[in-house]
Amino acid sequence: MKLKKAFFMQEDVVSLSQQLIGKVLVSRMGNSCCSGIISETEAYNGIGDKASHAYGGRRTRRTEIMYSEGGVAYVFLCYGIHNLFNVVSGRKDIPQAVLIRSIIPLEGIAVMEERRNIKYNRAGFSNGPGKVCSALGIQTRHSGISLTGKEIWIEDHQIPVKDEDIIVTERIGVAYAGEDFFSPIGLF
DNA sequence: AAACGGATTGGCT
DNA sequence: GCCAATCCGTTTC
Repeated sequence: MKLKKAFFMQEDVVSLSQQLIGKVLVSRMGNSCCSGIISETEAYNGIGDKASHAYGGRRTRRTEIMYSEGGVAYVFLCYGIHNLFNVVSGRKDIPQAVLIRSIIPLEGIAVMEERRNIKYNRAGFSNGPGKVCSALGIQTRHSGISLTGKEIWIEDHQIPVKDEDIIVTERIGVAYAGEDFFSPIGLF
């Protein structure tokens, strides 16, 4: 079942990032439908989060989308090369988002292999935020689109994930931000 | 106006 | 393990 807007409007973005573990991220681009189980996420929590592009209340054309009401995509280019996909959550004008850091491929593996230009191997195929976007065909032009629409959405496949199976770690790639926030890693 | 660094990855040593 | 790739926002001249 497809997650509805109310799910994305939850105000506790850390809790939301945990709930997203085990959900299924789907992209339909043209004729290709690809999906994967979300296995790693990272929460970006409002203007007080030093790691967030919206830290201190910054608003630019790029980050403006983070201030939207929950349920849209925030996609930006990192290091000039990699697209990174975030789920915008919470209320309007409160910049919260969850970065999808890793997925376990489910459907459309042949298409994802083509996009990634490598063969599917369990180890390193889609275990990074840039790789996730590459595999699913997500680009910056998708920033701002609805996550309850026809190109990108998230489904609940009732995959059981216990709290004790979720590992909480320090921020990844943003050591300067301190350890207030976290990224849960699912065990699959 | 120009330089610098970042929520990363893949290829080469 | 190190380094290049190379866009966007911030800092500095």
